[in-house]
Amino acid sequence: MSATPLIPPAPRALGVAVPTPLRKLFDYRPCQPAPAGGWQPGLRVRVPLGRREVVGIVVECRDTSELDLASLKPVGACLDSEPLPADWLWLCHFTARYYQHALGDTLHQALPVLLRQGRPLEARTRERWQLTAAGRAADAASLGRARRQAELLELLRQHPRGIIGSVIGAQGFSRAQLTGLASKGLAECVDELLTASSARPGGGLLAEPALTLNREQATALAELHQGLERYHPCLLQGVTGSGKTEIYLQLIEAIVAQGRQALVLVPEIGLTPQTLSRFRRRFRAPVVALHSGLTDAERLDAWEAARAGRAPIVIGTRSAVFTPLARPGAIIVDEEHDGSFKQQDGLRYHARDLAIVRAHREGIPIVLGSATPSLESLVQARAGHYRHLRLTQRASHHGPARLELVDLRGRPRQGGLIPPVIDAIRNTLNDGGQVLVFINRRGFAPTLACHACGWLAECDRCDARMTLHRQPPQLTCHHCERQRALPEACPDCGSADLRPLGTGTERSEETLAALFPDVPVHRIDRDSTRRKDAFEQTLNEVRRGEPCLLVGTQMLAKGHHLPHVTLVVVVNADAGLYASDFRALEHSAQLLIQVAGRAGRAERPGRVMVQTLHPDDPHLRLLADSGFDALAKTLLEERRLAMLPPYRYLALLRLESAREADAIDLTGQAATALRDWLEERGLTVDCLGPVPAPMERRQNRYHVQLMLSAARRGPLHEACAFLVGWLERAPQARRGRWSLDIDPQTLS
DNA sequence: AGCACGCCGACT
DNA sequence: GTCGGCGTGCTC
Repeated sequence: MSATPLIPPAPRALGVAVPTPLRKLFDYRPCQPAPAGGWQPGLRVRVPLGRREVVGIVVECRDTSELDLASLKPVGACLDSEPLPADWLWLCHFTARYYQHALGDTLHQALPVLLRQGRPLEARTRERWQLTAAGRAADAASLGRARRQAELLELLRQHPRGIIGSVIGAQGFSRAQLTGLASKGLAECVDELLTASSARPGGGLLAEPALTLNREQATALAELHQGLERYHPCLLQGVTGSGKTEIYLQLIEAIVAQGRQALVLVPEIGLTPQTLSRFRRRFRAPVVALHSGLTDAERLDAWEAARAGRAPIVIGTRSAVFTPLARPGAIIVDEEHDGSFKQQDGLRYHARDLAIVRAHREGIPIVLGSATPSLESLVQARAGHYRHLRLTQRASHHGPARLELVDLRGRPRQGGLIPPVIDAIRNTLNDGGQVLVFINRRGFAPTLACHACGWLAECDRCDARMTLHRQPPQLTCHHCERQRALPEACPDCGSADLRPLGTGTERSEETLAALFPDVPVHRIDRDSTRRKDAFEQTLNEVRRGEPCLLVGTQMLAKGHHLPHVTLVVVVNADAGLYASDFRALEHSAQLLIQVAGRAGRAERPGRVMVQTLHPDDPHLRLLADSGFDALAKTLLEERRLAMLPPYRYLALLRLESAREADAIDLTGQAATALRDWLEERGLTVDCLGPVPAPMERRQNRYHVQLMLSAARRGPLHEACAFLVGWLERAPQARRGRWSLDIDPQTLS
């Protein structure tokens, strides 16, 4: 037996990443026989762990171990004939290191469920039976007494492209009859790939012609074409309706024409049937979508097709950033500012940031698209690290609708709306237009109040008010989902004078239905769209164009094309103005612009009325008068002065415990240990805390945090590594739950 | 995270 | 007398 030089010599120990939160590898003894290509990082193995058996991934092949080699447990079995892709492994390693997360858990999460469970990685196929040349020439009579075989021959003759095995069975034919024909050389079986197997019939790549680009679009696309073969990060900033998607489509066309693959990341709410159908209409090549509705098997198929290079176009939400590509060609992140790209629990990664890292590693272009880019991306563009491409013209003739600030002070309100706004709604409906009323609070009213004593309905498990709902009538805490019956009288003073306080979507819907009884009112929020397809049905009705009113939360603001809406009303713009979170202004400006973008996309110009108690607020004025870019410039300056991102880097340690004192004590001890260590090492990292989290009590658990900030990533990273090590070793830390959030999106 | 072991309360 | 509560400890 001679070893070929390509196969590495058998290692004596394998460092395996196992699915636990422990930040270390577990060593195992390689099993016999070794996999065909030898032991390599990236092979999945089944290994014993404690009393159970888990699927781990080989990370290191070594001849030594810190443990006694003889005492190592042996690998149960190797599950792969070839290792998982090297680029994928690299991205997972990077993610685990950057976000200070256990490698085993990171690898586990980046893998489709069935691969985690040990399912083999191979394309699923099904049998398709067809006639051979001899079969096509054969005469049924030649089969003599085999009457069923003769009938089967005729059936197959009617289907020149073959029939799926299971369909043949359903027609009442047996396996023996099929193999009978096969053994006579008349029929044959071909294995057909189940997913992303073939392009739609017809010549060429495109199923429908590309749109003509305007000058700006053509310039932007030409810029993109400059860097198809290398890392080439671009921020594509285009107002709503300026045709960003068309640029994506034509970039993808160029990539796919080269035989490479494109990965498109979209926000959670952005992967709608329309988005998908637009991509699918354009290309003959398969478009593989990774959405929440897929079964585990479908998800595995999509992953495999992408890895094998059979899926030229892959489109998905946050987690799709981990989809391996055999021939990566480009990454597109649509609505790059959207908060849903950041995972908010467990492994708290940011898909947009990982996409950048990945594009850099794989040497491919990446496009970050948005009408309202994140300040992070704007700063990168300003610094020249990203190419800044702009689209300022809309396809329709009129420019984007301006925001009209409407003073709420001292005016009577009906369902949250003041008379001039109600008049504008009436006029719009009379003109045959549709009206969108945007309220960022679902339910009937934000809370219930006693007019006699001032009592407010509060959740007994959270530091929060309970929201009043009418359908069904009850109080609900939106933070812990606790529900309570409506009280008959005030629990404090016994008064029966309980009234809803404020306005939510249900209340607005009710008021508008009463004000405009002849016009349909559609409410769109998480409660009204819980039923499957209800959302799409409503939207389809709205797209028919009859005058109607739409009342909804931000579900309405994102991604949906509503061409007949000519008036947008924002019931209250103030939530973001004075919030404690330093990103609140940025986010509410992005949301306002996005909502405004729903107005007047078709032939008619749009109008956007923004109700506010602070019509003179300088930020709001700036946004209304000069637009998002001007506000972003101001916000950036403020962030620089306040030493906040994107000019500083943050990490947030969150701790929670059933007792407030435990949480504060533990955080205090961690902070002290960290400060001592920082001083010893001479590192400049600011450490703020322990501080109670905004809304300290949630589900009867107390949340306390420690905020780290630094001018450079390196020291911050080191400080985080120290904290994690300290917490893992500290016996006190075991009673509270803790998590570390690198580049936190919100401080709550 | 799982999954054991281990030592104290209300039930057939 | 047991079933079961979750504190503590370990997983190559």
